[in-house]
Amino acid sequence: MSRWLSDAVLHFQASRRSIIKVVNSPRLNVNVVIFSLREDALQVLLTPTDVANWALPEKSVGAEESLEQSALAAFSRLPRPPEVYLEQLYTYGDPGRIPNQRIVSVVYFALSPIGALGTESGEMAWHRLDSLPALAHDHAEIVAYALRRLRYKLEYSAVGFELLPDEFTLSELQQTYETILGEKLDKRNFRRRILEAGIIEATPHRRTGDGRPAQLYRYRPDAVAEVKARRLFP
Amino acid sequence: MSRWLSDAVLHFQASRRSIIKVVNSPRLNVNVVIFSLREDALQVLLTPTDVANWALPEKSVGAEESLEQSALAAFSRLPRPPEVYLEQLYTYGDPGRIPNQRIVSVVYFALSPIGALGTESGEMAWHRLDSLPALAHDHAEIVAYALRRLRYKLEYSAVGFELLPDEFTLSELQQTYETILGEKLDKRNFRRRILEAGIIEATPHRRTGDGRPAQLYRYRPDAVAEVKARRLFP
DNA sequence: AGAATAGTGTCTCTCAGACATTATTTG
DNA sequence: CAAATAATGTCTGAGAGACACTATTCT
Repeated sequence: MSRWLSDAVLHFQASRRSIIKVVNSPRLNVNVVIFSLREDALQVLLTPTDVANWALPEKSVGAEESLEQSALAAFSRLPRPPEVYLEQLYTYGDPGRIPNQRIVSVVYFALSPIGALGTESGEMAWHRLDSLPALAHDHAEIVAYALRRLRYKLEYSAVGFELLPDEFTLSELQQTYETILGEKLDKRNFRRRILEAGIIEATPHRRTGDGRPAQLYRYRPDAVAEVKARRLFP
Repeated sequence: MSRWLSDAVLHFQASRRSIIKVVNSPRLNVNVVIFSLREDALQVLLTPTDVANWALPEKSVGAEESLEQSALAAFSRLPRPPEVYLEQLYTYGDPGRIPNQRIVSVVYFALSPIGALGTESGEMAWHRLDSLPALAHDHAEIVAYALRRLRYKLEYSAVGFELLPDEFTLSELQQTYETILGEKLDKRNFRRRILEAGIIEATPHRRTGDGRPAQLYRYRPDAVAEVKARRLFP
């Protein structure tokens, strides 16, 4: 069994009666801001804390674990990592961001397609972004930053598809954009631009529903690099 | 005196003859990729290592120190922090990126105006980006990523000014852009766009030299042209 | 037939990019 | 006046945004 170093200073009294004082590095963990579209609203997965508020999913970084693996483990205890888009957001490490502790948090940003991730992970729950509960520490600031980043990325990358299932209609895609950006978009311009960009292609299927059936499209992952090779992160 | 935890596993034999095995968090440090224009070329500050190659300036994160403070301390031992642009780049933490050690590095990206920072900091030296020496660990990859980010940021933000002194001519600014992007830009288009963006203003001064004296400009930090439009610059 | 949703084309205006000559200073 | 560098305007093509009607299916 092993034990994690926890506080700033540990005292060990060794067999020779000498005192060894060990000052550790800041403690390192990982938080994840994971977004999903549920009930036509953008939602974030949160985990309850003992002091009647909520926090971002969190995990300390295992000795043999990459930061990404830790991030995946933070919000899912499933044996196989769920299909989510995952990207590093920012590392928060100011002393004082968490009272009486020095914790450096590498924060990841994740997008989950509808239904790809349930609330199967313990007591976590999805919360609408427009009515978040009180959040621990600086987590509200972190969520706000993640949202800014999501909106910004929508404009120059194909990240919107990561919130939809494999096949989707153009109306669904447009609604996704509208929900995230918080504004209405023109249908014809939206379709023209998304189609001319060549990042989606029609599938042989149609979705039947209330009115006229809609053509289903799928995302072309191969075409992403084509469109704009302007990636912000490695 | 204190001692930093260094390796993955520490064994302590306590007075009661029981074995306490302490597995520590990954060790945390900060690296900085700092760019400057010297001799009409983009250069990066490196520190020599004992194995005949070079590394990015580095510092472990002190218990009471913010990550930014650590970053500043990594490349300058000056009592007062030098005037540099500093921004967090990415956090590298794969196990195995550094043999036999688990080190997570928060990497910062910095820009220094000409002359704002000498080589007064120990044995560090500036190296041209187009002829870098061998770099330790994954530092070559990190530098490459920092350069990508610098080029990308040039396109939508006012970051180019951070490499110039307070007052500069439009020709100098254009040369800065050309050096970083590695391509020639059209003089009239460059001037039109940079002036219409409103992020610089003329000063009462001129720089006299070989030919016709040039108008000096200064950057207007108040006109935060942060993310005004996509592709604000060439 | 009516309700519901899908699908489609044109015009205008702004802006990026290509391009060459004149202006001011020094030696 | 020659050399050196600074400063300036126009045209054109591509793409963004505004805008309204027809098509298909179901009940």
